[in-house]
Amino acid sequence: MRQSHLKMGELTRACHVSDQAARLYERMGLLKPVGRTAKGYRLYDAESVERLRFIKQAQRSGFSLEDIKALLHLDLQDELTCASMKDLLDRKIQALSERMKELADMRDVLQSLRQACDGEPGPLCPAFLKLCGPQCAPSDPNPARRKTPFQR
Amino acid sequence: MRQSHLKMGELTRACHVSDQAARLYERMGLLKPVGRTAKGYRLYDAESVERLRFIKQAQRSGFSLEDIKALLHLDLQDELTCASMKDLLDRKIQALSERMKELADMRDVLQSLRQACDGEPGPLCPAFLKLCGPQCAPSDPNPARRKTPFQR
DNA sequence: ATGGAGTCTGTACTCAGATACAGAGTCAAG
DNA sequence: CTTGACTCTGTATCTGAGTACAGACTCCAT
Repeated sequence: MRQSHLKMGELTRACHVSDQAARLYERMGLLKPVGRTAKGYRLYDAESVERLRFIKQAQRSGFSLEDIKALLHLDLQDELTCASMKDLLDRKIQALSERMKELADMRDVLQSLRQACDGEPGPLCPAFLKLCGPQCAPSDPNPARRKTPFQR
Repeated sequence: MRQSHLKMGELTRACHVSDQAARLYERMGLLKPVGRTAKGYRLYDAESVERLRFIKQAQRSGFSLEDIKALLHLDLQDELTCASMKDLLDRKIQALSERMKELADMRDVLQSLRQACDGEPGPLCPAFLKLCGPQCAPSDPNPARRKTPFQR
């Protein structure tokens, strides 16, 4: 019986997650410890590490914790769950592709912006140049006061 | 003087954004109307539409409103702003690349999961199969009660 | 001229996700 | 044994982004 169990701190350090976040995920049903010590300390294993890392990655990919929970609870045996999950998955895969496209576009914008910073008057995406026009700065909090003025 | 100005509703419908979200962005300094009517109604133009769309896209790409504000306020004339912005941009471009990689990974995972749903025992990403192990379900809220039990 | 749609400001609320903290028990190195 | 680092539960608070709503004013088509 190899003693490969981790305690809270070991798990969370391995995943760059706070203890309380891990407990939060547990309360939400995303990550259950494999057991408890006699004194009530949570015990985890290597799979927990993978699972927690997956949770964080999915989150960064734009999934909500509820989405992730559904993913993790997917029961391949259950026809019904599977059917509704297929829909969800199709939508998510679609959304993912769109976001990848947007990310690529955004990276391009940032890259030309970055070059503009270096002084190269180069081919700064013209759409963005316009964006850097005059309409910035927090707007005057009292543009045309209402209540009192608001000329009749 | 072409009358190409938009009012709030026209702008926000064109960008699929609520009026109040647009006002929120204004308060935060991301989107200033080009002017006001005599009665205080905000006026926008085509550039505003581009700008607002950019804000939404950047948001979907994982930027916070504060980040976006910094991007939009970038002053190419100002050496100092430019210098610190270069750092920011480099970091953001880097982060973007990483997120694109993660998104691609996630899409692959979802795709094999999707196929597993279709019954194909096929090459379901083994890492994920493990994730679908036993440690799901909201954990027992009272695993080793404290205060009272928590033996001696 | 009137009534419904649009707009204004200001304030309060929601929601997800995360953090902070208090008070109590536990573990292990010196 | 004691002490400092961990861990436990429960509750409260924070943040970022957005929504809801009330009360007032405006616009415009009939």
